Amino acid sequence: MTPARSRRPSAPTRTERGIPEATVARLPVYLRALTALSDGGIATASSEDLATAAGVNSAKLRKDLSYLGSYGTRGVGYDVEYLRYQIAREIGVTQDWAVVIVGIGNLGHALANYSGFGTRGFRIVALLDADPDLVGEQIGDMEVRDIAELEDIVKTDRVSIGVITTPAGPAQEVCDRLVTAGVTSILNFAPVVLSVPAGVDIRKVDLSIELQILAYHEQRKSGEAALPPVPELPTMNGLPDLPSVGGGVGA
Amino acid sequence: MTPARSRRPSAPTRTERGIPEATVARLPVYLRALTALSDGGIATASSEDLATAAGVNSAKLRKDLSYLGSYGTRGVGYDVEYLRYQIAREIGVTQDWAVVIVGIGNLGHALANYSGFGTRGFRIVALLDADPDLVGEQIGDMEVRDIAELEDIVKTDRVSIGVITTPAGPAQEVCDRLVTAGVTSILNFAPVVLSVPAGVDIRKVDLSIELQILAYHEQRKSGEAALPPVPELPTMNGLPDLPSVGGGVGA
DNA sequence: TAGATTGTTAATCGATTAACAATC
DNA sequence: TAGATTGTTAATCGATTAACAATC
Repeated sequence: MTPARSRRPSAPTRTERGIPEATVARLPVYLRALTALSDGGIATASSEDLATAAGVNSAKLRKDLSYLGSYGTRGVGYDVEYLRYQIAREIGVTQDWAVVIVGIGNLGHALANYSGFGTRGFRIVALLDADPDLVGEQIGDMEVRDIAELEDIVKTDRVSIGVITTPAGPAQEVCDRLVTAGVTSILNFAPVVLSVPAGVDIRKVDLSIELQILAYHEQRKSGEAALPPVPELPTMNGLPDLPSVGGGVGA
Repeated sequence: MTPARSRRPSAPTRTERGIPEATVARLPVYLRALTALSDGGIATASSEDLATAAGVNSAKLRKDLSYLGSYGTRGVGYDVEYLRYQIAREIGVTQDWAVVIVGIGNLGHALANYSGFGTRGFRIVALLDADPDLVGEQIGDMEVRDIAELEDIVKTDRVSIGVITTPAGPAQEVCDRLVTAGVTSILNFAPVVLSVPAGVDIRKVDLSIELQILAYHEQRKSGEAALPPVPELPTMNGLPDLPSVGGGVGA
């Protein structure tokens, strides 16, 4: 143990004026909770009230809000409207982001119809598909357009967010085209790992992965006693050249 | 600093034979990558190969797999089929889980049609809706049934997973009914925080939250220079009794 | 003033990562 | 054997939480 061990004291974790990722992911939840309180006619709320509405504990909520500034009043709480605006501004939904949806199958259809598209803050500027039978179809007040128009639309409408609801196959190509055209954020519903250059953000929504995570825990509830601890060898069709197995399942 | 400070040495983090949550969330990704490799006729893969296919780094992948046991061969790699089976078994998708979908709007429709429902491992046993106009409608090989049948179906078919695709309003009530009937895992697409008793797992998929997280980062890319650092007072309609403001946005 | 509640500190916990000994 | 690659250790990093001084 060296005497003056320079253990950098609680590094800032986030870049200047940046906010920890875990906090960023919760800000939209707080925003929604505040909107609900506001709609309910509530003008002031304590961190405890807000935390309950958002489904987190109050210590976490106060810590999260502290990254934005000091928007509360000791002994009183937070002004709902004021805090709501501050969070909306911090997230960036006081402006409107142009969005395209690529792949108008069942899911693309559903998203296109999604009224309000979350809250405000986003504007769907085009629905694109490669299928000529779909092109021209009317969905709400929009018409499905040919994917050939992708580049034009992204450039003309300054689209920054692309939503991919194609099958797995074409997803990477669609992604590449979006990025090349200038899109810098992607929300991917296709069941594939997409690669994007640095500077492009990507988030993934995956039904089957969510279900599998639930299944894991489910198995550990009901199953516990019913399941065999571990089969030495799986009984699957054809398991060519097992790597000398060894059976045991670790400690 | 007390001399013999008992700093519990690297606590096991997980309950006996449990696996860290972050790892559990990645197992389905590995499973999909292995399936893709397998379909591509690849029999053996190194942690590096697998990590690339799954979009993580190889150290993390090896650490994750080490929680399951020792299924690789030093100097060689992993047998794709063997590892795939072991992960599938660990997750619990070698058996079939009965699922109900409640709320057959656009999104419920899309999920009902979702071919294969992920991979295998899940079986949709019913589509439920409260709207009499929807009840009886045929979707694929299933018919929409009345939500009044919820309790019967959950009990009869031993449903353990419920998918909620209703609007926000009825979501908590639907959730309560599912849980009371015996469902112990919920996948929630409704934009509300649901409360469930201990022992019930809940996961949430939320389009508008995902978009807002992207917007936050988007704002920090293009915006940096264009956006004012911070307005002292927001210009929103009616900001009743601001809590003595103070303006400053923290350090 | 007394009571309430924020904003912050510090301890702890959990996740990631690099490095390398073990071993095929 | 020499080369390759796993499984594991230990360091670091990031997130959570409880507690409480500051202060309205």
